[in-house]
Amino acid sequence: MDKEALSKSYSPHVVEEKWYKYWLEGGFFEAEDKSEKKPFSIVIPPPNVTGMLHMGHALNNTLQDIIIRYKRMQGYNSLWMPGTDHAGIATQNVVEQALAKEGISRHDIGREKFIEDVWKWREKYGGIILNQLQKLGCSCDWKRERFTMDEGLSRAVREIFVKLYNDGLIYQGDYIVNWCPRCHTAISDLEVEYEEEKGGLWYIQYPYAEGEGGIVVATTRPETMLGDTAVAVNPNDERYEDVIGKKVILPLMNKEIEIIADDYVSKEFGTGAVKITPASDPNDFAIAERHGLEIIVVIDGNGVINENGGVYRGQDRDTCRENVVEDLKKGGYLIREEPYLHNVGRCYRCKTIVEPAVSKQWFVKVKPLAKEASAAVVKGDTRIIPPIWEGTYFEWMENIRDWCISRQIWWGHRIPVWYCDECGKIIAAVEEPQVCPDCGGGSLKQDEDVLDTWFSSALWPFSTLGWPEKTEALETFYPTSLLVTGFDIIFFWVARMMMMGLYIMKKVPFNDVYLHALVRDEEGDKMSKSKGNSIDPLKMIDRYGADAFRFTLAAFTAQGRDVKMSEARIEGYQHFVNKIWNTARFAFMNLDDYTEKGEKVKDSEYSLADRWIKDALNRTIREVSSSLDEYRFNDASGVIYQFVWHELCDWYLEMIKPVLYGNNSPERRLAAQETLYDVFEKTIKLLHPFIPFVTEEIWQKMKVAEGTSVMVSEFPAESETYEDGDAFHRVSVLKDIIGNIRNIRGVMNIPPPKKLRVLLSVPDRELRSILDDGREYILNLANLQELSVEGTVEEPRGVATGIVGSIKIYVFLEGMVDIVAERARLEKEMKKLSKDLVNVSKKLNNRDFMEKASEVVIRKEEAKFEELKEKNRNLEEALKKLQEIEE
RNA sequence: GGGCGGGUAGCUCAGUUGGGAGAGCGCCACGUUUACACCGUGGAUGUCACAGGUUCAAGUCCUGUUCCGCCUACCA
Repeated sequence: MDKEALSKSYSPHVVEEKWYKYWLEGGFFEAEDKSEKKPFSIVIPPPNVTGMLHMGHALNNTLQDIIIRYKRMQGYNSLWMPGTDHAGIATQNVVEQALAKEGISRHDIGREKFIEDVWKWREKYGGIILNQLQKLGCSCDWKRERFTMDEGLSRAVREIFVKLYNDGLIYQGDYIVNWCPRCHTAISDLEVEYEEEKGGLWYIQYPYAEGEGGIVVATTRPETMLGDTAVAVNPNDERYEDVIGKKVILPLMNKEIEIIADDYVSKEFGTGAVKITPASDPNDFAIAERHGLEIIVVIDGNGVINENGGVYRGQDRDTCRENVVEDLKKGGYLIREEPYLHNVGRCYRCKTIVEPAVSKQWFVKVKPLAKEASAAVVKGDTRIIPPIWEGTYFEWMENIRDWCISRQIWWGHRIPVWYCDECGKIIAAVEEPQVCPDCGGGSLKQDEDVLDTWFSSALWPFSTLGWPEKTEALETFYPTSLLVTGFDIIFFWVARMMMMGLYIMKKVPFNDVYLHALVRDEEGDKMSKSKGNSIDPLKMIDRYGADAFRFTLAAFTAQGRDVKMSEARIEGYQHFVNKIWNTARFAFMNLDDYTEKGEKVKDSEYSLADRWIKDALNRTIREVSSSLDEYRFNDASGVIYQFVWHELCDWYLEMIKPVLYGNNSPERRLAAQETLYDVFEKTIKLLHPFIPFVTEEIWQKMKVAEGTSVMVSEFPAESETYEDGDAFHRVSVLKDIIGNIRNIRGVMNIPPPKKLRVLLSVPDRELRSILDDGREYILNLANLQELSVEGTVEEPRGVATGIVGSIKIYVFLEGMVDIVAERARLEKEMKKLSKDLVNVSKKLNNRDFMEKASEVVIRKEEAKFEELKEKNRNLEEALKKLQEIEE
């Protein structure tokens, strides 16, 4: 035991840094590629290299760390694989912005130089978030850190692209995709966020080419009419029966387009006639394909009208809309304009309105992959926890659409496809080909596009372990045991890892997926920079310590519910950490002269308190373990909080103080010391996964072993030798009695320092012996000067009465009886009791209940009834006595 | 439009197979007793959203209503 005195309160700063360094240097985070021990592995959801630690990361990584520390202590060969994601668009944006400050655009310096700059940027700032994870205490195996753009992982990307291509699961083509005019790239369907926004609905008349009148269409995007190539109506719409096949004049453009019929058009909406702009709307594009319509692109990659837009050329889409509306008005084509609420899709990264646009892109045919991924969850190869998310997963897998994987940016994995200048051959290859395999031509150009970042993330569980090499790590740790991530990336990431894992490895990427909720502010709003309601985890760690912060996150992580975070809650758990610290102080002060290797304590020397706390600890161990096994983080933290504060501190320490302080029984003192040491050390171990720093600090001071760490010590296992139902029963009786006396003291306003005299009337022999044996505890914890335990006795005069079952407690008040207060107290208790009594007797008098309820329940009710009746009798008696005094 | 989750103490939330409504924080009173005032002891607090139903028994199961949140969807 360390003799140096501990300060009165725990200060995290020095401690955290010290132990993290110790763990790193000691190699305690490192897993073994090959081991006798059973493997357990988690791959980190790789944060963006541009990322800064936010609450979502904090929650996600705290949960992973809790599990990995728990498993490591349980003796698993535990790997937590760390790394980062190259985050194509986001990272490119950041570096472009930095260049912009110097007035340079990426086009000024060219692709090669630009990518060089990104790598330099990454060298400089890319590690920030990983350092921040270390502040949180994350026990990742840092020596294995991976980056999605590493050579090995890039190789994996190319291999898989080529395999998919050769298997016919990747194709290229001109299709309408979501285009972000600001990021200047295509994005996948998932990367578009739809939000209802106020807009307008414009009714425009397209005059018939021949004859009078025209057809009126309704649109939310009048500017796209420049690219209209048809007007569509429903084939069953009588209103338009006659006009199908007729030509109309496209206003402003003065060209003829045809009225066609298609089932897609709804008769009910608007006028029942739709303008068709194949290049700017996915539905229109589909119609165009069905009807062989011309596709005219009028909006370019920057969201600006191109040469096909006539006089509107060069105007951005918003300006163009204003002008088009104005001109339609002038020309008498605009029939009506009304405000309209509709869904607007925005780029999830930059919030720019997405422009559906036709362009040549690469796609993955995901249907066959999705089928396998779905089946694996049905079979139970992968468990989704909580299971509520299974439905979401299945539904998406069933309705999945092809995945657009090409991006028109520079930062990322360049698509491993080359085009032969001479014969036009398309070559997909892992390594750059020198000559065209068809014509032998040497002039090959690589595709300019890069892959969606999620393409490489989808490979993460095996690419980080060395695939395509057959590494030992891959052999040992794949499939990984657990994935912990937010439900918001089920589709982006979880689903795609499932598909790729099964496709490449023929095995699921992880056995369990634990999906946690989002961290919100105390109002329940999503935290965001723009709202300014985000809490900075690093500030919280700085203010309250990483441990308090982590414990708070764990305590609020109930399955399937969002975590509402507020600083006050973290502060609350800081108190808990401090409580543990002070428990340690207490222990150290009283274990000065104790060494674990001292003489063996005889079983008979263990006090009731010793036996009881071991039983309580045993229950706690069981519950913490089973909760963690089921990822019930709030239950696990709640159970342990309850144990530390309300069993260990409130009761056990108080019970053993007289033994520790007094000198009259060295044997019992030693027994208490041994128990305290043992129980406290196990408690520290139980707590370690949640609050690693303070537990290490304390554990090291306990000098359990040199040169090692609590993080690789053995996690406590429940043990039959600690089970003690008798001690549990005895202490609950004592607690009831002590609680009742304290209640009398409190309610009757007796000053705490005043020592009381108490007489217990205990008709039951067994209880009498329990109370007799436990008299020292009652004397100390209820602060009594005298305690008599008798059989049935007559109620003395001048007492306050407490009833616990059949036991009557008489507290001598020696003339201080406040009759009014005592009567009020007793009557209140009567009232509460009679309510219960009525309920129970109702049940027992109900024939149906007696016939239909289970035996156990009936017996329980009967016992309850007896107990209540007795208590009621006793209360009545006490009230009668009070009456006598009054008279 | 479809789907999912939620409504329990002042606040944040637990409540696993139906069988005596809970915790933390906050609040009130008393108290510095040699680990801790980041503490101790005691106390107060509920139409378990609403309406039906099943059942001997419903916070828990079923139906409907309502409010909030989220996901998803090609109706211009």
